[in-house]
Amino acid sequence: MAEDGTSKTATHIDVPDQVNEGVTTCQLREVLDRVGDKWSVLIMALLGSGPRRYSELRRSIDGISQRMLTLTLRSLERDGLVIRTVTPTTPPRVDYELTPVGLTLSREVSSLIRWADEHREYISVSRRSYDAG
Amino acid sequence: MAEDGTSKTATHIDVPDQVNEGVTTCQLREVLDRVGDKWSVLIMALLGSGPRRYSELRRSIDGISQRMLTLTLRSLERDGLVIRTVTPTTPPRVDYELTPVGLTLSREVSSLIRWADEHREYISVSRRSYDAG
DNA sequence: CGGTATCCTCATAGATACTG
DNA sequence: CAGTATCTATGAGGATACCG
Repeated sequence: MAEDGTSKTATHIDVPDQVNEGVTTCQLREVLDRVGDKWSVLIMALLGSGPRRYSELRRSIDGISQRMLTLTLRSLERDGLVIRTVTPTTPPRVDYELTPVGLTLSREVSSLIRWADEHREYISVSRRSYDAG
Repeated sequence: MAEDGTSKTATHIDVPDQVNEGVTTCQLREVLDRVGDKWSVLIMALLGSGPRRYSELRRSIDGISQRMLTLTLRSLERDGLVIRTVTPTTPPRVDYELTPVGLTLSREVSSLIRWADEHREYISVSRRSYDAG
């Protein structure tokens, strides 16, 4: 992949080795910023287990403001990861669901959340230890 | 896991379903913020393929400032994800390597980077399409 | 119900200069 | 080489109010 000769001591992953290749880093940033914001991961994980109404998402995600929920959903929609469906009843109803590609990202972030869940105690202990010594 | 009865239409993932359970969300935030910052993912991915010197990381990660590199590395060290080894020669030499737990996170973020790499074109097209229509 | 529109704040991170 | 110390600003995100 990396046509660069400096292949260091690559042990186990096939990530682009030179993250500074210009194209790679910049394009990567665009996408990592998508998943790096405060709410996308949680929203994607929730939608991973089925479509949700706007109000359901709002209630499910503790601490999110209406503004950020809308902004994040719009951004995910723009990236082709979720589909927004408006049912023009009164009062209106809006459902959000993952696209096929969105589903694959959802699986990734769910895996990450699982990791976080499994290691939060370890991290917590590490922090206390570090802050002490 | 979630002892709550409202198990909605869970289809395929085993993520904590109620992300607003207080404990879950807060603890999750702590850890997600770790991986959600601008540079951690890239650093973890790089260290995933072996130890690196400070200067190597600096050169490998395009656009990172000395300040942010140090801050991020310290934070990762504090969380028990990387180990910092100082060799007090002149000039000094400092190596960073993953802990066993760090390695597992590295695998997660590498997977995420792979996803980003595979779907950046799709996302790019989606954005243009959204911005047009 | 499902949003916009504003305003405002505070943390993240860049630039620059200095040091053991 | 591998940092630390400031100083600054930019923008992500919260609070609040209003709208179709």
